[in-house]
Amino acid sequence: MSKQGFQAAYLHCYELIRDRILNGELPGGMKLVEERLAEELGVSRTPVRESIRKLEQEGLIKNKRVVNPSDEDLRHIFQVRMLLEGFAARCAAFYMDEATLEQLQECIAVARSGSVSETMEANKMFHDIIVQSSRNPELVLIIDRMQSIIYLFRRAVVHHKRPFLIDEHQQIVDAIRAHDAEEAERLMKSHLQADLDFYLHLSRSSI
Amino acid sequence: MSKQGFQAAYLHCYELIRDRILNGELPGGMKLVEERLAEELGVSRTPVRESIRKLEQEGLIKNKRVVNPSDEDLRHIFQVRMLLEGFAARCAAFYMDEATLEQLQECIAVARSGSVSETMEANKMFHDIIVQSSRNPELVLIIDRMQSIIYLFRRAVVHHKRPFLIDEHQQIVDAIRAHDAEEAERLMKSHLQADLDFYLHLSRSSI
DNA sequence: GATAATATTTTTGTATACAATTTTAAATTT
DNA sequence: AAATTTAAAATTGTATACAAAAATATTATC
Repeated sequence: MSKQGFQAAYLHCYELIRDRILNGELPGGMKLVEERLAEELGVSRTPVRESIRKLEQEGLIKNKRVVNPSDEDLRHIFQVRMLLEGFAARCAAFYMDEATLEQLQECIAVARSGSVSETMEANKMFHDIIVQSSRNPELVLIIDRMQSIIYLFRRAVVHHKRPFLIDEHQQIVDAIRAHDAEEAERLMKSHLQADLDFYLHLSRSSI
Repeated sequence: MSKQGFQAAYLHCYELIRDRILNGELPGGMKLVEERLAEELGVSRTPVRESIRKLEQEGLIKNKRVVNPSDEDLRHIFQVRMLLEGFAARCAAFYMDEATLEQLQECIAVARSGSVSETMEANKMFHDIIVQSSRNPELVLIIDRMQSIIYLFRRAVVHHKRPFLIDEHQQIVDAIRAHDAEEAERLMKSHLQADLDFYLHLSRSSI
């Protein structure tokens, strides 16, 4: 995980700019000027430019401005996410081995007892493990690409602990353990739907 | 000097390189050297470089080489495609108006009577229309990104004139017209599965 | 003759300069 | 004052130069 020595500037810039967008330093709607960013990061325009193009492909930047996703955008993303993660949960019910099931159970345990950031990390890992168990790299990649926008939205909304979230995770694990593919998919979809509804409710009431 | 008027060079290059990959001029596995391409296209490395990055994001190039997707890759892409286009077909059964239905019917008519390239175009449009009718731009975008690799594949299939392909399109239209969402989704999935199987069969027997 | 070490070439990554374009501000007209 | 034109500035797109890395060929060693 720790990079050994050299990293290409354009990769480094990409990460830095992405992080600044995700943590709100570069807020939604802000115009990104190549030269200004280059100066701030201490490099020339060239690597900055490549980073911006990459972030554009990822959907975090749209014609040189930081996106701020609308409720509608989020609904669309979640519709896709429900399809894909639902399918992943179904696969998990077929394929998953005991060791991985234990990992899921551990995520739940950490999420129940940990700090806010530990809980967030554990919940993210819960979903990652299930997505991975689709054993479909294409599907993993697509969900990965949607993650940053979802994260962006989460941050925009004030972070509250949604009730029942972890209980729903437990139900999903139970269905997977029982090899009930149909139920695992159903539970995953309604879990994500509940997540979406919660965010949308928050974002509406906080305006 | 090289001012082509209306279109930016990097977009033009992107299209040219993409086309050369799709029509086999740049075959799978070939190393793409920025300078050589630049000279061939009569521009500097800069726009070529950006094009290559974009094509890398799209999955047509992987570390400077033209991909040739393995059977496994195609299976994964089609698994996602079946999920998303299946869902789109389901939506179509709910939303689609008479005029759009006629467009689908027209695609089938053209595909039945047209030349090879007309048939290809018509079949692509058939799928595009159904994907559009999901009314989910995120879903449309994801399928669009997979399109190049799918196109590469479709060319092989239609060139060999897969039997029943157009009949299956007709069945899908019928289900949509009857507002039978369940059936439309099922038919779309099995249509895509048949496409995949046909191609995999071809690729195996031609080795 | 095979292998390791070293030089050479090729190719990529980055900086910089300049041209083309877009955006913004100013001036002019109504 | 509002709208339209024109000038200025800012920003992006492209070409080019050069440095870093990777790939290839060459020499030396066993």
